[in-house]
Amino acid sequence: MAQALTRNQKLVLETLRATPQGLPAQELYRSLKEQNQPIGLATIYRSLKYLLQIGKLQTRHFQGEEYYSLSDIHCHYLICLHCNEEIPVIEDCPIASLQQKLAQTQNFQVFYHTLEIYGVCQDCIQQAMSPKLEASNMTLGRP
Amino acid sequence: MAQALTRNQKLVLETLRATPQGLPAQELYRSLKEQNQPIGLATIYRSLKYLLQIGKLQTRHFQGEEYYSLSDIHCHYLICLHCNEEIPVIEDCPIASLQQKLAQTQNFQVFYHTLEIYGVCQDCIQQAMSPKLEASNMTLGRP
DNA sequence: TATTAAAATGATAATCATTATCACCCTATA
DNA sequence: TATAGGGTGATAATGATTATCATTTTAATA
Repeated sequence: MAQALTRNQKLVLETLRATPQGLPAQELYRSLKEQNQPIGLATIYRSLKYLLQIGKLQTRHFQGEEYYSLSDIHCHYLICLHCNEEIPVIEDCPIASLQQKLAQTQNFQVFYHTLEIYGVCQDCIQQAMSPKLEASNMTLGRP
Repeated sequence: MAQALTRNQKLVLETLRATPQGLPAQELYRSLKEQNQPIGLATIYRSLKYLLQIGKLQTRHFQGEEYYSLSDIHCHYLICLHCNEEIPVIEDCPIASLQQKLAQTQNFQVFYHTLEIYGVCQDCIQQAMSPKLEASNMTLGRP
């Protein structure tokens, strides 16, 4: 009984298809307005919610905003805890096999997954080593 | 030069250690008040931010709130897109090896990772099949 | 084609987690 | 004891998200 998508839902999908790294709702709103295909903000949020629920979209939370992207785009990120740089990772993801196993043992129909790897990037490691910077802000923890 | 933690930062850590599934900042605030160890909300947020930055905490975003938990607690979740149920997964995580590889090829010091698997749980699959429910709300997508 | 009920939409207000501000309190050191 | 610095908490400000509601569009039916 999969519903057909509305015009606006399709517009949202198309715009997101053009930006693989994803977009927050507010930018999606601006972007569509600039393309002369304005959609009300409320409808943007509604569409995102629905598309999320049927598994077409995924989100990642980044700096106070939710970033929406197509769930069939499979990309993970290394995220630096200090400078917040995001480094996309294209390695083969080893989750596929786990996913299958879980589907069986847990009776769960898997749509997609998100994986984010946190740590410190090369630049920040070096900066933390450098004596020029005040230590308090740049202290590196060792979990 | 790892700084010693303040009293409040330690309190936050202790409280989170007692709740492996994590807590949002606001609940942490309430919880500490109830324990007669009240900490100002601003300080809660400050402590969380710092502990996050040094890698002691991790977050997952769930229903409009950020949930904080110790990053050395290694647990992933199956999350149902329809009822939002969260099913903890304790299988061996296959990320460890990927993590090592990335550390080398990307020069990135990994602290921890988050992995969430989205789909539909058994109950929701069955409900979607049932003709009793209105279709619009329960439509299951196939990504 | 006209009728009509249901769903979709958009402007706007309301909500609420998070962040910024600022005056005060410690604590360590001279 | 004086002083400087970070740490703290009350509160205000911010801004993304959600709720509301009147209007428009859609789709089914006669």
